[in-house]
Amino acid sequence: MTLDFLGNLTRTHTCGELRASDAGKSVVLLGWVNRRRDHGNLIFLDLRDRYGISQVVLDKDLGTEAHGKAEQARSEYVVAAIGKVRLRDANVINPKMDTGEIEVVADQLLLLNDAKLAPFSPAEEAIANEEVRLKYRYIDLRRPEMQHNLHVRHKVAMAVRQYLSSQGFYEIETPFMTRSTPEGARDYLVPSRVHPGEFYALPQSPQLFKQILMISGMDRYFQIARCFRDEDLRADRQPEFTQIDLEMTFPQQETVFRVVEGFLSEAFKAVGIHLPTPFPQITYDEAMRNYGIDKPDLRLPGLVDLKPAFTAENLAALQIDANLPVIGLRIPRVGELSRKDRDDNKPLFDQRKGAKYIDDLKRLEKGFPEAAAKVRELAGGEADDLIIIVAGDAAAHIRASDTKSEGRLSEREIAIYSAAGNFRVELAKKYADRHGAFAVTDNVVASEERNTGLADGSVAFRPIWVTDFPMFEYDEETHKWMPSHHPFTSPHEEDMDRLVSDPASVRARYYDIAMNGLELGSGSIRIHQQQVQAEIFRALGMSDEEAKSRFGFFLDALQYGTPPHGGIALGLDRIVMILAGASSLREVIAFPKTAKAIDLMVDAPTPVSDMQLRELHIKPTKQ
RNA sequence: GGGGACGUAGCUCAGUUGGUUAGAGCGCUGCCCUGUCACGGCAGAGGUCGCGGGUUCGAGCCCCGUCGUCCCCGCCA
Repeated sequence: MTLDFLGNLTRTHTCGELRASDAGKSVVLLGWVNRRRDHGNLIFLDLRDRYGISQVVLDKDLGTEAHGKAEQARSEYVVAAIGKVRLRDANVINPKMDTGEIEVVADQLLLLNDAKLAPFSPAEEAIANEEVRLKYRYIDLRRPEMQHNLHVRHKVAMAVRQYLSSQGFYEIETPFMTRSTPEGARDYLVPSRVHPGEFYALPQSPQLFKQILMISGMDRYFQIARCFRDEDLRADRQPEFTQIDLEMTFPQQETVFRVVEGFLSEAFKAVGIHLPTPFPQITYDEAMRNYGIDKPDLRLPGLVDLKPAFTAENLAALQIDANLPVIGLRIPRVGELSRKDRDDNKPLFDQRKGAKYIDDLKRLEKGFPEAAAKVRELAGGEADDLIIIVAGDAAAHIRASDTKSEGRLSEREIAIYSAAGNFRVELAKKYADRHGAFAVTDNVVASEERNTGLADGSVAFRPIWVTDFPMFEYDEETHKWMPSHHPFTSPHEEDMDRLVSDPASVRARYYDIAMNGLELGSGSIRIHQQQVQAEIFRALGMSDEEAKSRFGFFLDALQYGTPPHGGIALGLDRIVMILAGASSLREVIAFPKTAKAIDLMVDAPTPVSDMQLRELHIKPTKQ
């Protein structure tokens, strides 16, 4: 087959834009052959590009060579169709297509390029398995879903840039090749050729750079920044990911919140969804009590305190630890659980830390009718809602190095709350088609494509600020207090005097933003006084020398007139994932990696030549 | 590092208790077809049952190992 040259041809329209009002126009369409329907003397070609699909008709009776070219055309050939837009007869209008009222009658068809038969077709309904999709990513990305996802991503990024710029933020780039600062995640390392045995590290986040930009008087900084962490992957975790990173001088917590609410609502507006502001906020302790998790999904009812439903005798008879919370969780409209359901649900509950549950209210009613009635009353909801009671197992022997601190949740309490909170999420996922709370989100995501004004996102998208996280967590293994966030997070000023005497009670000026049960981002007001920073390091059991060797450059900078400052970073990939209705980050990243951090398309990582290794002064210990 | 699911035609999958020549749909190739739009009709090609070993008269199916993809735990300041 001889291919045609493009010559000086340019497209007059995209494959998605022609409408009935364009009838009669002479047009040039350029695109891929999505499908060919060959009726012999009449051939239909669906031409596809990023903007849509248009039907091109090739009629042998026209006596041109275009029909002959169309006979040779195959899926994914790149062609030019030159002809006239024609209104379709009423009986052949395709209401499923945006361009369904017209077709292009081609009097010339150019085969600009042929295409090997692809392992799967972008036009196919059934999508191929991910291994094939990732290897042939350029085919996969031609699918309308993927084009849509990356379009959403672009719109979100642009809306964020525009909003932050309008609020006085400068977009400033920070280095990729930087210094390894131990702790946190494992670093990706880049060997230095010039300095044998030394390495740069790829940034886990631009944290210290953005703080230094505040010290530098840049006032407001943002960056859509790539971050790298060498940890095992999940559906919502990639080894390289993108953060909307920002930092500002002289903020109150609320200042940061308003900025984030501003750009998030702009980003949602950009994809056709109204997201009401301000977002609700709760403290970490409230989040644990009400949802059993620090990233609450507000689309479902929260936990309720069921202790008042039981007498001390009840609890003893039920082998429930009276000193621990008794919690109710409710999933709407699940109905009666079968014996099999109950068995299947068992592994979804984490009983490792001495929690247990009762999922059979009927049985409770027989033994403890008054308590059961009270449970129903406290849990609320409808008769067909699933109610489950979670409590501490009185028979459990928990190695309790409990860190109870006045006014805060103890570790054992947290264990019960999180067992309930995680069970709530797992059951909600399992019975999603019964309660329907997640379908609302899917429906808004789907309707957004129709682009009919702003869709109401107030039910489908439920952001929430979680504040006042504990400053420290006790590490059972090292018997040391560890920072819950990074060690530059400021404690609450009024908690400062308890740094040593009662570290568990110290609250951090650290906040998370969650949406629909997914952590979107976290940030904090930072420490800006060197003495406070030194106290924190001491509270963490870190010597001055140790602190200096790890963060010396930063501690130096802190002493040269550091303004109060703070900021936040949000996962762009996760925001887009929610907006695309996707269940994996890989659906919203053009070239993602597999669960083993492999790029199947370029086949990375790979061994490198001995020559390269020698230059870098590196000797692998095994091949 | 640990647990689980999956791996059969290019793609999506079925494959009974271990038993003859491993099937279907889509796709592909050829021919036919002027109103299809997941076009239709006829004919055809296409298989290292992921890989290696074992049990057996006989393995897609059972056992052991291994590789890959996905999900989860650990991990992710």
